[in-house]
Amino acid sequence: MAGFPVFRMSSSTSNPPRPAQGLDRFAAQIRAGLADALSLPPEAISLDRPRDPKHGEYAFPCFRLAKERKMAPPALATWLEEQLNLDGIGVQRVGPFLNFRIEPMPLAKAVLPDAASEGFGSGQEEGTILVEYSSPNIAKPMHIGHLRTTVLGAALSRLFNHLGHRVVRINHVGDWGSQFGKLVAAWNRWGDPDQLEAEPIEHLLELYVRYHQEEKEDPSLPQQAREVFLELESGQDNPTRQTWRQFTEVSLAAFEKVYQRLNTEFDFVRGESWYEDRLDQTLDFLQQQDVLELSEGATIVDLSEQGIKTPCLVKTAHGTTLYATRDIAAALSRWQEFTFDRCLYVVGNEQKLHFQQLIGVLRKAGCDFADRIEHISFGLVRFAEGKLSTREGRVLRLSEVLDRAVELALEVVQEKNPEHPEPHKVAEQVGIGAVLFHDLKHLRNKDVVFNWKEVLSFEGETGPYLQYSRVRTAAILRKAGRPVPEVQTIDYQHVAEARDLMVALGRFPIALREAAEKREPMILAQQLLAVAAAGNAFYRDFRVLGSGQGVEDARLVVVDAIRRTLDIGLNILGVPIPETM
RNA sequence: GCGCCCGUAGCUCAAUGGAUAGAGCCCUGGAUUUCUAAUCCAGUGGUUGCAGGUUCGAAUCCUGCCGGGCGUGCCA
Repeated sequence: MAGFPVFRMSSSTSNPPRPAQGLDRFAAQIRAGLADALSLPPEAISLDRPRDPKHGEYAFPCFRLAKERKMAPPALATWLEEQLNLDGIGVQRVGPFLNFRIEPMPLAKAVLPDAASEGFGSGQEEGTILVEYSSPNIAKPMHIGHLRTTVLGAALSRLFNHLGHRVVRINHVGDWGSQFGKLVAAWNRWGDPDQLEAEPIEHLLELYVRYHQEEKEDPSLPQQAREVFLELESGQDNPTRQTWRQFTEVSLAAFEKVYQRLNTEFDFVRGESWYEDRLDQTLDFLQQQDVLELSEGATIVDLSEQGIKTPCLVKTAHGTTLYATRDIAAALSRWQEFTFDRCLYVVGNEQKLHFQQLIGVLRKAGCDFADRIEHISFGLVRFAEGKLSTREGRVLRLSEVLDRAVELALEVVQEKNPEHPEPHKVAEQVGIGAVLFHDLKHLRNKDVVFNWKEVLSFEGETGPYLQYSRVRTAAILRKAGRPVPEVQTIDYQHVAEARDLMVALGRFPIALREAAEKREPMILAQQLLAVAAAGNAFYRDFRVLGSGQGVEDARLVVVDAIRRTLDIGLNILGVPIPETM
């Protein structure tokens, strides 16, 4: 294979304007009205979302513009209130604010047809987005820390996909590096083939822990580990490599079980080793681009001119490659293969420097696509007692968390619905849903202290709450005993009262867009809670079945719209959807 | 030491520089002859870590402290 070309960026993809859906339809109208009255381009008008719903759905604070035009803000607001005449939107001035409240009928007419149709909130956006996530290390169990990257990455992937992007999902499995020198060295000393067969991950973890215990007293151990890793990197098919391959196989099989439970897939499961035969050409490329330096026996890339004080090490004094080397090789390879528009790495906060270095090295080497790389970082999961440490054997297995959630869910199902025909199936869905949603409902950047009580909670703002809300829609639609009427046939008069619900549904497409733009699935999670809450209030206020021909038709459409919206959102987040519970 | 992140109700968390800082949990009280009460309604709860500054306006931006977390060249 020829060396890497110098990577210049192709012209960037521009997305076609997104057609407004839901509540957004009114934003355009309000903006146009204001722009017209003020003789400004509509883009210059930025609308607020009022904190308090009593102020309507949109607001325009007049402070800035009043200053420019040397008017008192309330006076400008008063003047605008008189000027504006928006069809279907009530305009009310409150002090220096101009508030817009959409009238019930136009609201329902705009929102319901969108929400009751296929692919609510979907888009036709273009461009390829590569998402790297999960990326566990082989020979170790997946622990609670892997939940965040897996769940965030999977949710973001589905979100981008819903909006129309081409998404490439990569699991960058940690199957390479000096740690495997350590592990194989430990295996050579203490390994037990029978145990490996019986409980592979447990046995490998034991070996890894023991290595780190004995390394301190036995200097020959790290020496051996380095030698073994050199054997591995030599590319020859020696016993070391065979051992390593066996470890990889048993590990991937174990991971696959967790991925199935979490409803997660990948387009490519490529270990770091996949890039092994590109390491030399990567180093050659960096050499050609004249970015390499020797320092204290190691090969480095100095990044101080980019404000990064710590140089990026690409080769140790012992001649082995490093994590960064392999990530640089991977980035070059991916650009060649996919010509991505964005490349997202869903990896914890603690690796911030690593990704700054990765981007810095690529930039210094003349790869313009470095600017398309983003580190989607997230906070650490900690215990109240302290940090997790695989080396010290202090781990909380992901499978254990899922098992306990499912176990508790089973108790709850048997208590709440003893007649349920498939309690184990629902318990799996509810338990997994609770754990998954709990992880997705917070801003990703904050550290979280693991708390069993919260993770295993099924009430309030939880996954099971959304599942339950969805189950109620299904129950009504099932008991109606007839197909949901076409939305075009209903009389909106009968549903106009459900204003809060229409607003919540109408904001769903906006939430999807914001969640994607900010790479923050939490925004979608919160909007789903709002839809569910408004839906549960709707069932309280309005009887659906037997409410009279025309009324029932209209309300069935509303219930169906809630169901569809929850389905789309839950599917994106990866929360299972039980039919009954 | 230096760099990055975080600090909001008893707890867990929200709040594009805008209006009286909101939810859930907890606690208290209430709602079911009919679509799943894993629900809904109401109440209690705040000097947004501290001190300055910028601004018509600061939880949000800037500076300095305090507290916690992570990182800081031969792990990943």
